[in-house]
Amino acid sequence: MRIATFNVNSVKQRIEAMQRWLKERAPDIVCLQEIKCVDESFPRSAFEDLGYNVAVHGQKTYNGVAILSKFPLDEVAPKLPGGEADDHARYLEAVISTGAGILRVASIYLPNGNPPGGEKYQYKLAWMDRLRLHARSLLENEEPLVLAGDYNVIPSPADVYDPKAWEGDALFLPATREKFRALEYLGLVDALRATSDEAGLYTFWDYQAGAFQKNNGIRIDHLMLSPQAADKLVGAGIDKHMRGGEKPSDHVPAWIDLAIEKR
DNA sequence: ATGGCCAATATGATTGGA
Repeated sequence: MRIATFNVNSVKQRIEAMQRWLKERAPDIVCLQEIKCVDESFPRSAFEDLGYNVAVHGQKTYNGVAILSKFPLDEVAPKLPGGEADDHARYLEAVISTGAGILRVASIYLPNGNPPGGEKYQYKLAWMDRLRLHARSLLENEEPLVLAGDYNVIPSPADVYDPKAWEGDALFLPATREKFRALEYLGLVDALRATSDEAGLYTFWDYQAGAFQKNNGIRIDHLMLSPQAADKLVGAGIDKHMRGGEKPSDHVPAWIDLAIEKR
């Protein structure tokens, strides 16, 4: 069972690149972020033709998340609880029947939060608090749970090419990293770091300034696992080559393999 | 040495991203 996350930076601009990648990496479940379109204009058939079921929580111009799954999508629920005034499409959760029990998956697009010190950063921190409360509640189910997406958080100095360059940025501020650790304290496991101590594992390179050519990257896309999912973790990876391909997103896919029998 | 981009929008400039 392979589960991936990919911030596509406009799904319509990424159809060809995604189709190539889906055939090559063959994930069973994919969490997408920044689809940048409303539900009605999501290119469903491009993915249905490859055997995926599609769930979309879209928004015009900005944000927007989706889940693709080769297995049936049940109990699809948009929005993170506790944000009555929050009209951004940044969260979509689904229960997936695998044949070997259920798996709960959420596609997460955590706010960027820049510039710090203003209401955008407050929104980010509040969103992280809401995510922690919801995750705590989901963890009570004691089931395989994967919270995958663009967290807009650089967890540690090992996850950025030059920590100095990101000092003071909303993605790397101590308060941001503290709230990310609070997710880990609940029992959620950062799948990439559970399988590798390697430095230089990045999921994002800016379009500007030749960042990819210089490998000036950051690791901000994460798959966070409940203990029941982490127990089944057998592999994880980042598809860095996607950043060098035709019409790339500024993010690349990250994925995990879980030892869950497919039926 | 410095700086360099991309996507969406009734668009030819602005906003947001990270």
